[in-house]
Amino acid sequence: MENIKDKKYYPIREVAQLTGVRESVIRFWEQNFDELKPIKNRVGQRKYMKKDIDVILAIKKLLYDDEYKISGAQKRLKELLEEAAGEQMELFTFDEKMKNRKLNEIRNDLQEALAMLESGG
Amino acid sequence: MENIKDKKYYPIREVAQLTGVRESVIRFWEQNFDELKPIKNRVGQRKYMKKDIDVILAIKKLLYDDEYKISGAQKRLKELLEEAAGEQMELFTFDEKMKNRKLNEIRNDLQEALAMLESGG
DNA sequence: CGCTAGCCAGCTGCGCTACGCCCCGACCTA
DNA sequence: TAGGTCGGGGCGTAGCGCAGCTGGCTAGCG
Repeated sequence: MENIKDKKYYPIREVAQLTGVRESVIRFWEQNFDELKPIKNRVGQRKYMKKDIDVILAIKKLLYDDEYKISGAQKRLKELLEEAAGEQMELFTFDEKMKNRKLNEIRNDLQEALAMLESGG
Repeated sequence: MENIKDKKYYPIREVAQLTGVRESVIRFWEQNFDELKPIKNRVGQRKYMKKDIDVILAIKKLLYDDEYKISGAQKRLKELLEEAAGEQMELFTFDEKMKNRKLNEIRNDLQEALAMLESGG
């Protein structure tokens, strides 16, 4: 079970440390970037997965390195994600795509349930 | 003599109309972008050439379409101009490059002198 | 008189921060 | 087991500071 790590959920404080972005900024970005939607546990606390952290790092680059405005970064991020998704999908046959989709759905459900258990109650 | 048009100098009011950018904004950008340096006539009035207008349009795109911040647009513009210059230069042999450089210097001198005459007095 | 210059105080809203409140778990007391 | 209370993490949001103009001034020139 290699990807057990992928299932770990990080609280906002850890994400802030890992990414070097303040908690308040992470919360602010969440209001502005559809792509940044961590799940929340029973009491409303944010729980981040690896993919969320990647999104934060991508936004950080666009805003602080490339120096886009928020609105510009939104557009660019969407482009980048579409490109990445396109490349991903080209690697699969149709059947594999379907299988992959199902697996992802199930995994997401499990991960959400897990997060509730781990950090919610 | 086709490129006689290239020698025409535009006053700021015309540039504002042509580009759809307010005069005050053009003057403001001039303080922030090294690449936007129109020559000035004897009494200090700005005189724009085609290349200046291209720069303004490039800045406009970066700021209003791509939605960079000023600082980001500065960096991006420099990159774009270097790329363009690089591509240009690759078309020439060494000797041609030298000749081209000389010609450019001479042309610039002539254009400046001309602008003084035409619009300065 | 119209066009433009430079200067600069003022305005708007973007991007972030600081703060007050809430929830929860740990520990005590009975 | 219930009840009290203390501290720490996290929440949302009002407010702050500055980027990016705007517009009004005075002055020079033809």
